[in-house]
Amino acid sequence: MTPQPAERSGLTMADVARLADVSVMTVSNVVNNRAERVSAETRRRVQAVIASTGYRVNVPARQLRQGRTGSIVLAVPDFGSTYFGELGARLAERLRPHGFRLVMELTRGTLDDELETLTSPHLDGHDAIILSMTAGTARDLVDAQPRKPLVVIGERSVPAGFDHVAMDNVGGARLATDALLDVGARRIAVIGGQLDGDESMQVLRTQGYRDALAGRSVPLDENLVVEGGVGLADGERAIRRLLEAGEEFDGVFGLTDAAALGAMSALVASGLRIPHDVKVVGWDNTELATYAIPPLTSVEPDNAAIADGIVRLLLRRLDDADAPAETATPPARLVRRESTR
Amino acid sequence: MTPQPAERSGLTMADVARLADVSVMTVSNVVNNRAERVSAETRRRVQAVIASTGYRVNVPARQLRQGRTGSIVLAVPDFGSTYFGELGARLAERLRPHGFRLVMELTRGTLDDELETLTSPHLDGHDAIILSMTAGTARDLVDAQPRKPLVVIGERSVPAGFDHVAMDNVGGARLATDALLDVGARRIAVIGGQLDGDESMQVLRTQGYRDALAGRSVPLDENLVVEGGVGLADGERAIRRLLEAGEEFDGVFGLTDAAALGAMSALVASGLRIPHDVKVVGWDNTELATYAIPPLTSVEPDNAAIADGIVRLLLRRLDDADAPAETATPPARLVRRESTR
DNA sequence: AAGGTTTTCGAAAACGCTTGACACAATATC
DNA sequence: GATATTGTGTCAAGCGTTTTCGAAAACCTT
Repeated sequence: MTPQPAERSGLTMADVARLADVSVMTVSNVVNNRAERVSAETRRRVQAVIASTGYRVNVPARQLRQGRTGSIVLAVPDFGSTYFGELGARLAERLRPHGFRLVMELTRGTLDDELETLTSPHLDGHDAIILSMTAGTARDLVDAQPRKPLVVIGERSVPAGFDHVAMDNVGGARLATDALLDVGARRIAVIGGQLDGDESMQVLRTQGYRDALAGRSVPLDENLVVEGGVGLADGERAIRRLLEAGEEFDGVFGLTDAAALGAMSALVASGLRIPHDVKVVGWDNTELATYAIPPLTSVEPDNAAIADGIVRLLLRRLDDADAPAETATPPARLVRRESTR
Repeated sequence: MTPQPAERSGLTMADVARLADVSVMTVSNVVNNRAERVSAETRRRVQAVIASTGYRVNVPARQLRQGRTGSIVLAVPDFGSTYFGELGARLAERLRPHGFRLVMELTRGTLDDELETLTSPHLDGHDAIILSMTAGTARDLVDAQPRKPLVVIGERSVPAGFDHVAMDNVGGARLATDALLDVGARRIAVIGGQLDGDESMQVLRTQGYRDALAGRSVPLDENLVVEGGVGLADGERAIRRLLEAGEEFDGVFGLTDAAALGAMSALVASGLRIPHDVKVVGWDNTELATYAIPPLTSVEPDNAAIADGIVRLLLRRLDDADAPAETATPPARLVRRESTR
């Protein structure tokens, strides 16, 4: 059974119009549900032709004419991490009722790629951009002259004039560190930490960590701040290095859940018990934290509120391109689990 | 400091042409690097105008004219899972050298959404589609009359005439089950299993499980086949239910790593030791399996080969729309780790 | 039955770009 | 010195929609 004739594309509104014996405009009106512009009877006829031919409107043509697509792009540095995946799912769900589709695009986390993403003509194919900025700086953003509504997410400081949803990096890190201090940890390793540099996620969270230590007059040991990535492998490697170097520690603050889980893996492999010998805290409160062994205490950046904030700023900006820029920073919470008992 | 005048879009090739005192065509030729059509001197002048005005070509217009976009869409049922994220990253990396961008779109795993994705006019905005089919059936695919090159990935059987990259579901499940049998397990629970129904991932992997049992003359206990989802929460719930029901088992085969990790979480919470009391195997060999506690033995579906296969079929189809359809099924391997020691 | 209103439909002009064919120099060929 | 060959550049047409503006037909009013 051969399917349908399956005209390899090439079917245009004019074709449908001819077959239904109406004008092109009427087809357009049917396709776009302009109920008041076409009688029920005519609509039925046109729809029958559409169904039987399998006609589909040519999006680029429509877009060229009306300048909108109904799609919003989320540009992230990394597809593999659950964090962005979960964020994408949340955003898709929230944007759908407003008639927008969410698509994800990869920037690969390098400065060049992030900027290229931003200046890429390709983005004009979407109605708005949500950019997770991890490598770029404020200047880059200004230089890129975004053409479309843009909401920046992430940790870095963002120039005035751009909508921005930020995490409560300093506050969350203070919560995380305090949780470790509360259960008696005094020598706390930070996986992915960074003591100075510009306002990156790493620097800000490390700042919160220092604030918390200072609040209890616990001295800072820079050897416990392990610079580097914040993935699973990075967490595992960081702990191995610390142990090999003979560093003593009784707490671990992973700058992400992934880093914390990697750290836990290395700790257990070395015969250390969690939380008995070492307490651990992560960040992101991904689903994995709940089911880790033992369950991982984690900073909940309030991802739901972040998604809400992004959508709110986006819709506002789409509605009014000249609205004053706004920054939202939902406060972080801490979810305590076994790893800090 | 006000950034740039930041002409909110609205800048066209004609504007650039006027400013550079050349024709629109010359601007087009410069933008598209048609070196032989424009002298170095003229190109410089045009480029200067482009740089100073921040002109960017209008993608929809270009697309309308030439019918291509340079982007390929990966439609998946779920953004949150690491599996698709990792796949997306792999594909993006492989497609880039060929001049294609990869974007991910969400189908939400329901039949309607998958079909809607497939029939959505929106997809005509891409040069090709990679569809992960989890809910749809062969018929649906035929009915959808895809307009663009399409490669289907996933487990279900796919009608002849469609390019398809499948996982070695039966073979991999046999490997997984054999690994458990090898280390002495005899009563093996299957998380997410399904004894009958159409050729879904669940049914196929369960089939491999049965084959392996039969190969060693181990009787099948249907109570150990826990139907349901294959996420973290599902794995945890499945084990809790089995324990509450008083079922005895000494092995667990999670149909995904997530299910296996969730199962491990519940096992440990109930005081059972892995692998001492219960051995566990997962599927996907995600990075998480490596860093699980204990490290999780997992079926490696050869994700690299799968990504290679997808790209190969895609490029072939783009090159020749009439090439005969092909199915690729890279053989699965097993990666043994602590959870089955 | 004349005027007014609503309903239903269509013609023409964009939207911004690229394909193809074609001008016009300047150089090369015989 | 006439013809062919480049190298540069431009013109005109059209990709498939939708916007704008009107026209025709049908339905009311009084």
